[in-house]
Amino acid sequence: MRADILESALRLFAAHGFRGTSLQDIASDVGCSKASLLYHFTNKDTILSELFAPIGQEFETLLQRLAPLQGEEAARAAVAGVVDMSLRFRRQVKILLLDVDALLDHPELPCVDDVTEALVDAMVGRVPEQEPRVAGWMALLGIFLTTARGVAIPDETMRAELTSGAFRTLGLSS
Amino acid sequence: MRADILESALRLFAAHGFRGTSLQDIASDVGCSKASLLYHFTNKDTILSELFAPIGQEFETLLQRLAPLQGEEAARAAVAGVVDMSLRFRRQVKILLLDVDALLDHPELPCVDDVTEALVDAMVGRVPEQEPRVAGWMALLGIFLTTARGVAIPDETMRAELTSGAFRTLGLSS
DNA sequence: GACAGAACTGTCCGATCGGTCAGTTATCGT
DNA sequence: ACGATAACTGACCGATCGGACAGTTCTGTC
Repeated sequence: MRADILESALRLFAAHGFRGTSLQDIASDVGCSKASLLYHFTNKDTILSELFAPIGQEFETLLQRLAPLQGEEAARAAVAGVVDMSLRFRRQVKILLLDVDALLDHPELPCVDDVTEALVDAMVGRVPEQEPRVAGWMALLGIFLTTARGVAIPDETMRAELTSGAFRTLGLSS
Repeated sequence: MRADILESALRLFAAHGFRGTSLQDIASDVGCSKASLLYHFTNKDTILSELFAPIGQEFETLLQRLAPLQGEEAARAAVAGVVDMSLRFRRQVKILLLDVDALLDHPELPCVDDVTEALVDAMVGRVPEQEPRVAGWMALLGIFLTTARGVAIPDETMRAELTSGAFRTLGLSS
């Protein structure tokens, strides 16, 4: 039942945003009462946090895997890892874009300001060289956009194309 | 008074999103009653529309100026024009990112789907060649990100850097 | 069958939302 | 000074929100 609630919440949040989805909307979609939601989850924010928790965990492990790497190798691994992550967490990403400010205070989400600065760097052409975290976030936010409007990227070909595109944006040869 | 309301609404919408800003918030910021807002504007949506109307108008004139151009010249002019526009309409852009879905139905906003498709093309490395409108939108949405979190781009140097960065993203020599 | 505890629900609550409206105040041409 | 009109407001409305809570149903154990 918890899983059903999370699934419905994920789909509805991705479709209409966090603020655009009420507890009653989720309850109707699940097929239970609103009170039942609040039995399994302490409040609406908790549902959202639980949806984003895996992202934070996976990103931390990704960073650990990137830590020993350096230079171009680190940037390549960061981009590849983030492309994979953002495609798998496509709906969470869409929620993020639909209702950014509602999520900024959630501790599960790593700092968004860093992402923005990194993206500005990337747009200006200054590619961060020694910090894979920044490169990863930049690519992550870039992919965010492609997934935000529900653009379908189902197959491996498209995934590879996206990766090489991100490489090119980073100034790396693909 | 209308101008005061629009100014407050623009600042608050950009800070907390459209849904995150109530009429009472705007009224308190302006220093008048909520009812006064609805005397000058028929409803909340109208305030938003009025904030975005200039963007649509300016973009149309930009497109007309780009119409006779072709090839690289068209792409260059499109990027330069859009960079300029998006910097001047920075706060509207931030509203767009903070509450995308609330704005999709507003006729004043040109089609967002086209923007997304163009951005996907750009990320994958397929730069549109013959349609300056698409290239322009892609660059516009790219700049959107830099302005979304209130990153300060005050001086001409930074503006030129952004333009050349967009050129590079488009695969053009700067 | 008796019981315990988990699962679930109907109902109510205070707060807040966008919006309406009758009535008041300020402004201005005459 | 006065009437007309624009500008503005306080009070109120229905709807909806997230959440609280007492009470009911389901499920498994002995």
